Amino acid sequence: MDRIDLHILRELQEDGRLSNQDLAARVGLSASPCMRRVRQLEKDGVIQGYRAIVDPDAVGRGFEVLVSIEVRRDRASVEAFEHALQDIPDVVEAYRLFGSPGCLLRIAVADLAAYERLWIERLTALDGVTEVNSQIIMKRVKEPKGLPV
Amino acid sequence: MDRIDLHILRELQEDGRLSNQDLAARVGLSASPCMRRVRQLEKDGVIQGYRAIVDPDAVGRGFEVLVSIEVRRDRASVEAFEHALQDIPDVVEAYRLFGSPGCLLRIAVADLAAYERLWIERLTALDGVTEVNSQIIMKRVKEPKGLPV
DNA sequence: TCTGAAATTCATTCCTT
DNA sequence: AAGGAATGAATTTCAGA
Repeated sequence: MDRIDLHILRELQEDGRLSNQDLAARVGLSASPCMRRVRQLEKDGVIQGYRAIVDPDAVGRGFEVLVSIEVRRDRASVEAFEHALQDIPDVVEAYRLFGSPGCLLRIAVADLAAYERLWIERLTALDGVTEVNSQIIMKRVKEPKGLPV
Repeated sequence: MDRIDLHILRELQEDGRLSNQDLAARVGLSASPCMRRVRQLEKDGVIQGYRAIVDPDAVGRGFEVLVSIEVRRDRASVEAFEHALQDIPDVVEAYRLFGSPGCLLRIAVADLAAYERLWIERLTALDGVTEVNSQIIMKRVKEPKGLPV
């Protein structure tokens, strides 16, 4: 991976629908070598995919909560818990951490009432969970815009 | 926004580079009305943009840390702090929260040594910060794949 | 709002440097 | 590895239903 590959990644992180021609012009290449590089980056898994970024408010997901969760620290509990998360669509992101809390979720729902329902019906019902701590997001201070390259 | 618009959003969140023809076929429309809807969603800000998803390991950003930060709760401190975050590229995401901690960052760096450097040189140097608590991510349990629609 | 056709632009392959 | 030309597709616009 040289400077040009990094430049390609930078451009495609900013605009994933750039045409190959525009992209080539920006990175100072002609169309065919540029396309070869993009294909290679995709094949190598450096580019994992492309996604449209959707406004959460527009689809009724404007209420976001970070949830710290403690899970019993045995393998069965952890695996069952993490598997259960996959089936809750409102959980849009989840991390297993060293130390405490053992897990952090980002949840996106319509409003407080929807979150209350999710909390009582699903979060407190998860097996092996010993503690749930919800923190409502007041503001996104820095949007995820991809990685610095 | 009707069922078809939501279907369009679902497809483009999964593959942001779908050709308009493929997209049209999937949502049961012919090419031109499909394109008009996509343009409208873009114009309305429902689709905020498109991004390539880059493998963090491939670009030396495979070491991720969640950082809880307490900031003095006066307007000047909060604004200065949040502004300062914008200039730290390793901070890839930041949320201001109700309650405690006042702020949560997600940071992506190359390795522990790089994080140590960032912590001592920049995080502890931020004005108005009264507490910094770092938690290293062991595993991404659920990848952000866009919002459920 | 959709369909279908027309004009333009783009992706993709192949061949040369 | 990169550039350039040729091709086959796709995007995009526009008229009509």
